[in-house]
Amino acid sequence: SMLKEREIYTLDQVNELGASSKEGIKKLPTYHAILLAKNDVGRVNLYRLVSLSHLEYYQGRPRVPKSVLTNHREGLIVGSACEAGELYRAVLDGKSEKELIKIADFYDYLEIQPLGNNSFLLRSERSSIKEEEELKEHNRTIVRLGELLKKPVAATCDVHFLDPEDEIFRRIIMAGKGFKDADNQAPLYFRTTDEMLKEFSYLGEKKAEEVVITNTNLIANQIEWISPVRPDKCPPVIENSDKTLTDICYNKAREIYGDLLPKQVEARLEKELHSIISNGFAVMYIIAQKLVWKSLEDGYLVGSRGSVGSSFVATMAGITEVNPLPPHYYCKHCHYSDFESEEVKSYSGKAGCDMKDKPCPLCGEMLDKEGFDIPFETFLGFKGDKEPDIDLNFSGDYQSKAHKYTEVIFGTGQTYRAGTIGTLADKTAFGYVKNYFEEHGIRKRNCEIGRITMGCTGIRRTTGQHPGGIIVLPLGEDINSFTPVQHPANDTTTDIITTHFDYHSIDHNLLKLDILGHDDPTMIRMLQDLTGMDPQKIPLDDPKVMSLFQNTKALGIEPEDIGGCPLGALGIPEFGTDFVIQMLLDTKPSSFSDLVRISGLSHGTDVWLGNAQTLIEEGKATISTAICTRDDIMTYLIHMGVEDSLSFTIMESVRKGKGLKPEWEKAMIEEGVPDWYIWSCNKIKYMFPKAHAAAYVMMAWRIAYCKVNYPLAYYAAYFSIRASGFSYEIMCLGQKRLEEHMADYMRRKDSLSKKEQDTYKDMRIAQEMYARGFTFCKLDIFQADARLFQIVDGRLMPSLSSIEGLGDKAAEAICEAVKEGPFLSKDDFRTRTKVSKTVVDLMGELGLLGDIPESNQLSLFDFAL
DNA sequence: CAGTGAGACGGGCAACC
DNA sequence: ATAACGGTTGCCCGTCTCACTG
Repeated sequence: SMLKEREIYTLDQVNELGASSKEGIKKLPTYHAILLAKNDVGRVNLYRLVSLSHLEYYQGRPRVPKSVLTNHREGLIVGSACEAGELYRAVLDGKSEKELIKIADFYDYLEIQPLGNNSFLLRSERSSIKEEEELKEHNRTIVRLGELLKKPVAATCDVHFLDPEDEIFRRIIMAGKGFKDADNQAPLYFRTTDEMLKEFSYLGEKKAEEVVITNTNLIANQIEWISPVRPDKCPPVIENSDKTLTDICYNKAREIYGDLLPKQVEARLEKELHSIISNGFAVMYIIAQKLVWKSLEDGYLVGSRGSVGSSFVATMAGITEVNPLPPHYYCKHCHYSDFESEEVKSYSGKAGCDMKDKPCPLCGEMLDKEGFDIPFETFLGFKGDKEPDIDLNFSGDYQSKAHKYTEVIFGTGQTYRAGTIGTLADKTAFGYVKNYFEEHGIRKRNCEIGRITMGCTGIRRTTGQHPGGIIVLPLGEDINSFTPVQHPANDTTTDIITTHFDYHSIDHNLLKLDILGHDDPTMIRMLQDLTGMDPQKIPLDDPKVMSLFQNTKALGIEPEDIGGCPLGALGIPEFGTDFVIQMLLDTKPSSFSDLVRISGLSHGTDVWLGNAQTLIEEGKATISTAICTRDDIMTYLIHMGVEDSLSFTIMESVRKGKGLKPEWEKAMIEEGVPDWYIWSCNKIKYMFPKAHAAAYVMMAWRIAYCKVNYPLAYYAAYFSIRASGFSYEIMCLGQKRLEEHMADYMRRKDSLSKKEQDTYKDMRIAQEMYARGFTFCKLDIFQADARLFQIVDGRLMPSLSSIEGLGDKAAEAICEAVKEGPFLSKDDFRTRTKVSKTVVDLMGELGLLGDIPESNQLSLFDFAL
């Protein structure tokens, strides 16, 4: 009879259905159903069904065949849902009693809903219903079926919003998305018990009470108290991680510091390894180590981010370039080291690279200078119980390879991209609301617009991919016991699978690796290719590089040459914005260590303005005593006598912007912590760890070094990789043209679009390049690269994609077409490269196509003449 | 020859570190 | 000039072009 229902009468038809079953299934009619998980088995089955509905049977909406639902039905309660449910549809269609019974029999309980929910049927042309009485009759039919089959009938609301008047939010959002019938909103609000009793009074008082109160409770009482997520922590396992990590660290440490390790090195390693291993974090280190080593092997530096650079074990394992030991000298030839001299100690809390150059007193070779003096506890806490993060910055060009490599480490199918849920934020919501009322010719007061905007914000719009988060599923576990999975934005053409829940909901269960993309490693890779320099050998105490943060002299230009900008920091990552440049002017840094402090100060709200800056102005603090990184807080409090773990707790609270509890303030005051310090802690909204600041300044410094020493390579890399609003037409046709455009932008300063602001940023870099005496050469389509700028005879050859409207695809098509020989005409160019007519015309106007004729025919004609 | 649908492109927006 | 955290990935949507259709 199941086959009959699908109008299948012959074996051939059965086989046909079997052969293309998934496609066949997708063509079957679909109905709504309600699934309730009554226990943990049901919860996991529900997640399985959600996963299957998104990955296997998605068709406009997530769906599952009834047979699949049946296979995973254990622990679930299945309700017959609304008018879009199978049962109500069958009632509407006037199916026979026998058929209705068969359909209803599938469900665990039957649902009836308020008349208002279905009153659209009275207006619908496709429905034969004309009287409200008919709607009542349908509900009575369902009630009767329930009695007949002894299945509970429950009155439900199909709730889409809380209160009747909230209907406006749904109306506006649907209108904003282009639904024509947005103005016909059913009253899908949450009714009170009294409202429901009244609504269903036509069933009789007793029956109304049964469907509204008795049966709903009956169903609710079948459901155990369960959590939507698992409570347990499930870290992945890698055999022998503890020993591998220990060996890697000691081998590396002995290679650097000699077989007889300095006592500071040995003590730090021991302390950290004990904490890491006993808390089960060695696996995390090994994972990170494998990822970083792989990237390095493939030629891309990896930037460490977050607090991982607070760990010397991480340094020794190659996970971070930051060495968190106190400043020290060491000799890589004879393994002399100095951790304790007065001179070295005077750099305590600062940076080893700022110490003066010195030859080894034993062998005469130049000593290496290391150490940023960062406490390990920032990473793992005093008891090793802080849940640490692995954050790594890979080149954007390499990120996807790093993601794939996690499958090599953990096995195919054991890793998932963390999913995100994209919602309607206030900006777009405001647009929807304003638009809606304008289109309807309704005038509303601003406060009412604001109220409705607030009601529309936070609504789910789409799903997406986390910028770099990979979730690791330990072998032997089922992902559906943690979260369903899906494709991002339900894109059935991608093979990327994301978690259905956002990472935050399951971060206590599964390990997430943050394998992020970052431009610094890409910049460094390109600079390395162009110059042949070794980025890891760049000295961190070069005075010329330092001077970029003090004046413009190292660039050989004056501030007037670059629109009055008094420093050489434009285009240096995280140091090139007006805000940070102003901070550099205020703080006058003179060392690498100062830059690390400024890096801390220049991130986060209420860290500098209205906080450290004010304190420095008032003479209460200096750049060295103000709070610049989160580590400063813990180190200072411990120094003042506040107990270790309390100092840690306070640091964590402050850096997250949660401020101080009264009892903490009391403890701080008791130890003599000044008022201004407490005030400052209470203002901070977010704060870098010192390790992050140190790692970022190292990368910035390397790029700055190239800006001074390899200018063309620097500008080539900047324009290729970091420029987001570059325009050949605006920037490459000479300094004068550029500055005319800049003047025009300045006149419109307050009304620049986001895109124009980006372009202006790039214009300033180009202006600086011109001022330093460098120029662009004319773009030669036979020589230019699709996306990279090149150095050609001491000038910069722009990339093809620097032409506006000429995107990646077209640029690559040109590069391919060029290999096939010269172009006979503009038409020939257009057909061979698939560049659009508009862009070809623009290229013609810019003189980039030479003097080839419009079309081949013309050229033959010319030739014949 | 208007209509349509697919693809490229860029801009805006949201999530997140 | 103001006040200012900086920088990354990814999704949606409007616009434009172009090949194809009826």
